[in-house]
Amino acid sequence: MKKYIFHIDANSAYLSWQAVYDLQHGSNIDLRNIASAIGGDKSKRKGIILAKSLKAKKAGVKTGQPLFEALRACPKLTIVSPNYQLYMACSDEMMSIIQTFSEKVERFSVDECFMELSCKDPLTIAYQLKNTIYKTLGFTVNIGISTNKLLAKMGSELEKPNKVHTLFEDEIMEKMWPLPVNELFMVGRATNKKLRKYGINTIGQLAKTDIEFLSLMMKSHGRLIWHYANGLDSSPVKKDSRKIKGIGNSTTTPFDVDDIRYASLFILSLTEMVALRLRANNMMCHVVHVSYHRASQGGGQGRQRKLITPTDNTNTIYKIAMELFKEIWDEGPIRHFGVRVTMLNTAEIYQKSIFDEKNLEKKRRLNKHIDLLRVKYGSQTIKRASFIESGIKNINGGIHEEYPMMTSLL
DNA sequence: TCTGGGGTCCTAGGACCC
DNA sequence: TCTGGGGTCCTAGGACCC
Repeated sequence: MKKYIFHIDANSAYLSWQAVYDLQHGSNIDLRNIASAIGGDKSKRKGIILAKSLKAKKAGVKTGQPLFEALRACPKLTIVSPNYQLYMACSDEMMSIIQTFSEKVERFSVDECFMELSCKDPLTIAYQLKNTIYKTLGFTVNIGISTNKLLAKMGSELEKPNKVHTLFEDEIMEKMWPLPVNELFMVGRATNKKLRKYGINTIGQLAKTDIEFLSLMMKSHGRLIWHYANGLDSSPVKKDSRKIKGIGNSTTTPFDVDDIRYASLFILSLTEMVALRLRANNMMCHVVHVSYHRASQGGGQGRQRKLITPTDNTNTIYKIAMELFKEIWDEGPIRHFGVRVTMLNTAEIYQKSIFDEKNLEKKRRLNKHIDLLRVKYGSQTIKRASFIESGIKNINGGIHEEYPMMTSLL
């Protein structure tokens, strides 16, 4: 029996999952059969498209597009706000089905995973898996089959939806090389631009380019994409999902911020979320980062600081974040804030500060209690006085306010 | 082009140590 | 004192992914 790698990818994941959920809860409209999209927030005019139906795609709706632009392209577009809790649950269900086929499964993102399996007939297995997911959960997937992760992933993206593709070494020339170079994994906007400048327009042309030339142009990244273009990849399917390296939240502000009081409130609200997630993961951080972006014309700065003693305390992180922010802010108008912590360790083995030990433990317990109340009764339960009547959410970042804060999501 | 937000990895340069 | 060189740590910023 030979060893094969499968890449499984849910088709328009958010939209399919929402459609299935709606049907199961009495809706007589299948979002997949109309011009529809997932994205934006409650007000419907803000935010971007996260997923779209085929009909919406045909009308010119694109992923990543601002909502107003999508509505201009397709005025009849039905827009549904994202429900991340639901998507997490669907992702878990999909994973558990895949795990009945093989023990070696690596979750790559919310809607994608790799599976390693030794078998005689990988195509039959793939169809079985695809059908089982459809019968059990009601949505379709694409599956790519090959001998390494890169080819499996490229394979699953060949033709959508609801398809199984093989992409073995002897099929690379025919199936992968004619594709535009930007469709290669790890060739994004910047790399695409560079390659096109040198007349490298297809994956095949990239594969035939001298690796030393690419290396000169893009260092290790050049070597990487040359290997990928030639179908070469030896990274293993990692059963245990990788450890979290950092936790961050950021937000675009609804108005230009040029007042330190507002800036500090945004930074505090982001810190609340970051610190909450940090504690929910039972971790401590060694580094705090802060960043901001300009209102227009890009521009922006960041600064980080390494701590002598790790922390999971909201106030400590906030204090450092503010120090850093004051160091880099030139008092110009800001439209985007970010707070991030990295160099994480588990909280159990953190090195206790020599000083102030009792106080630290007391603060940690207080933080934990506040977390519990907020998870149980909602983020509004406990609010710092400074937020009252400020018009700024007391906790800010990614996860929607109207959904309970679930540790599984964090 | 940026629209949004949450991530990871890489590189270059400076500080510091031996 | 800046002559030599190697190594590590830290920070800022860019590029990529979903």
